[in-house]
Amino acid sequence: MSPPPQKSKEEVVQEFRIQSIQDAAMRVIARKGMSAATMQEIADEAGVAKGTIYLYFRDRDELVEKTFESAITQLKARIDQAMATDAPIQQKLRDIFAAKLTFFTENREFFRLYIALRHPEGNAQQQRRHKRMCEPQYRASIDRFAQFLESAMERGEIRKMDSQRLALFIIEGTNAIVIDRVMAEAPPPEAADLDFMAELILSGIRAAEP
Amino acid sequence: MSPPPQKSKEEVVQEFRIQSIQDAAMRVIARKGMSAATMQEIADEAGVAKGTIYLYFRDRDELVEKTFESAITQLKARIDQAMATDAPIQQKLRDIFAAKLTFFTENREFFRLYIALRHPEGNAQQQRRHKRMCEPQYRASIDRFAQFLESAMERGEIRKMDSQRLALFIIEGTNAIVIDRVMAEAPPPEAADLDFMAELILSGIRAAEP
Amino acid sequence: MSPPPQKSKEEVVQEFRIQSIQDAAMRVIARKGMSAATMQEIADEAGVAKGTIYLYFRDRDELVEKTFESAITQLKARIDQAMATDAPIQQKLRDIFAAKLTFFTENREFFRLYIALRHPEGNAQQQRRHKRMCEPQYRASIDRFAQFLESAMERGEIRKMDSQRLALFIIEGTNAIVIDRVMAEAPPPEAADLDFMAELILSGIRAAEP
Amino acid sequence: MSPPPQKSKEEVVQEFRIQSIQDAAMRVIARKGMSAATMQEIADEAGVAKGTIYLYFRDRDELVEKTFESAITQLKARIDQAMATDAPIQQKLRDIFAAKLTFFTENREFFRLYIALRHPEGNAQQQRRHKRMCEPQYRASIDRFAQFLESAMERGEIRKMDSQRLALFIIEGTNAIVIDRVMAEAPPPEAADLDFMAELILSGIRAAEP
DNA sequence: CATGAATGAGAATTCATTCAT
DNA sequence: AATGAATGAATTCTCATTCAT
Repeated sequence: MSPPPQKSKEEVVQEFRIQSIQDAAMRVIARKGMSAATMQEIADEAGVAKGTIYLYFRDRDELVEKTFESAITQLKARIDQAMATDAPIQQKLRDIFAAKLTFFTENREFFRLYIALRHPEGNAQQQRRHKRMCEPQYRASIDRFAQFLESAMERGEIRKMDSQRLALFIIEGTNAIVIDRVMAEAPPPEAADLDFMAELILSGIRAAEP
Repeated sequence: MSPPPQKSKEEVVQEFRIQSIQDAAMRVIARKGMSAATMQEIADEAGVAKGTIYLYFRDRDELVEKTFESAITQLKARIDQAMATDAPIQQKLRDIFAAKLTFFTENREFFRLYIALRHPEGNAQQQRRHKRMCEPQYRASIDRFAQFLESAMERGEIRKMDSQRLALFIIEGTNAIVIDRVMAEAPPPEAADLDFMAELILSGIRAAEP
Repeated sequence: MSPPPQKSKEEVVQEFRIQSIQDAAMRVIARKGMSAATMQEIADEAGVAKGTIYLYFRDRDELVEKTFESAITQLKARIDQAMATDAPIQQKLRDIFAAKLTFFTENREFFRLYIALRHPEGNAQQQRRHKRMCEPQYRASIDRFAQFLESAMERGEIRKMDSQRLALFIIEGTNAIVIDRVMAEAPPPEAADLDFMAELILSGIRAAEP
Repeated sequence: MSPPPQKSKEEVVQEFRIQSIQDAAMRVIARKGMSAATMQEIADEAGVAKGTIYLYFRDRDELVEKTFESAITQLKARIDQAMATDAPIQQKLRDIFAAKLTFFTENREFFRLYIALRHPEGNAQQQRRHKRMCEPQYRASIDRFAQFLESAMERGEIRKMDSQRLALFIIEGTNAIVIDRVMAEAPPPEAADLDFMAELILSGIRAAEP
């Protein structure tokens, strides 16, 4: 037997630190927005000293970046799971939307990170960096969903269309409703919105032929 | 004869100044993002001194706010025009999407303002202010589009659905495609995207019954 | 007969302007203090445009300086008058104190200028300039009062003492009471304070020998 | 044994920092005046960075306020000590004046703070704040001295008079001489001025009856 | 390793002064 | 002569980053 890939105690502690700092960053950014989130507040939220953050992240930019990536990876995992089942298309769409909705509800604050992901701020250097690091993630999530749609097309479940365009449209359209739910005081029942979205996407809005 | 509503020369100059400062602010915010846009850079972009901005706007917040309002008013006017025609629903949708697309293409930078509009940053006070000033604008644009959809439902052009939800979904879905076009190096022909969106919305994605 | 020293109309207008700007400056400085008094507020108070002030005064410093001088000249005139009578010393002291009190009551705001006069602010250059222009005025007023005291000493009305020191002490001591009156909501009757001061100065506070 | 009231090392360092910043502030305000004293210059004088000041004082206003309070507390302590002895009235007055003189000579710059204390500047809000924080201090020092005078009256050492008025007069009159000494290039011997003031207050200026 | 005091570059804002009208 | 819009130097305050303990 080969020795199990054993994490040393130090590594475990290190990963724990990294994770709790990222979690703190996520909460603070969500609360205050990208640029109003200060290192001090993140440190306080994480219960560490400001300097400690710099032991694990080169600078503020890297912290934000890594925090993004980490959060997105979580979301991605859930959606992949929903896409991987054998259910019919309508069910799958519902499941995908539900995964998103659940994720955003559990991480209420995260949709702001998600938004920030698409619309970076700051000087040219920061934007280049952001582009290099984060846009591929977004692009990849579009691509994955586009592939999912394409295989549905191939299976004849949905008609043939430009899958990239379609993915973009659906993702952002559903985002809007998810965000609206998250911010609303009394959103409609979850099931209602899920059905609404799935049905809308599948059937469009045209009045039924008589 | 009633006296013509004559603007004094001073008023004209004043309005011109305000407009050029707002235009500059729009370009800079678009380039750098909400919070990285400095008064100095806006002033430089507008070709005036920093202090001059303060002659026309109380402070940075007011400048950003007024800039938002002004840009949104322009966009609103175009969309209203597209909604007011007598064309059949498919044509109208195309026209509305086209108005948006044209606006964002002409004001490439603006979509970031538009995004920022929905996702304000800053401290609690700024967020409250933003909420008070800008969210109603967004909400109103959703409402207008929802009403437009409702009258189409009443005319039997489209089937009955939750018009608010529908408006939200369509607006953000189309935004995504518009934004994608604006950022893409070589977007598909405009007509293709317009047709795609209108047809998608109307018919959904379900494969035609055999 | 030589032609009377006729002021041209222009000169009259000019003097009027200068005076009303100085009056305005006095009111504003009194209200806001030396350094919080802005040219804009002084201009508004005077009912002229900001630029107009610069037609009559080289810069802010000169305006403040001239305003001081002008006000002090008025005060000086009143005190000189009180010192010039033939009354016995107690009466004269009372009259001098009364002149000060009246002046400060009529120009409530002025005591702050008067204070500022003794305790200039600003950078080295401003302080040098202030020293050159304003301190002599204060010094001269002390000197005049010291001379008044000396002649009283020579007439045997008061005993011989260091007249400079004495003048300083009396002037500032009485100022304190005047200022207190000016700021108090319900000061004691004027006569009471005048008698108090004159008697205190003349007789001291020692208990009478039995 | 009760545990000794032990200051932690951090507290000691902190108090030292606060004190040296206040000392620097005192010197700079004295040199340049209330409003011309900039944070940068105070920082330079204290040998710290601008930002450091903000670690110990919320903002400029608080720094100035606390600096006042601290200096006044020192002065108060010395005067209280002089008032608490059993010496006859003439000696006590001399001691009180001497305490003031020593304090102002050691802290040459402070008399300007002291003056500023009575004559605040700035906008309405600053003036209100100043009134709330600093005027009571001045008022209290007058009151303490007035009480001292009243007990002397009750012991029959000095005749009965309005003690508040008297306190005011003496304090400001002596201030004038102290200030004059501090500014003079070659002031008379300290003892001469102390005798002069004590004797003047006690006996007044009236010529002795033959 | 962790800390948090200290730093100073950089941003918003004010206001004396100029100058074209 | 009078105006007041425009200017930009000067000032306050913030916060990412460093480094001695």
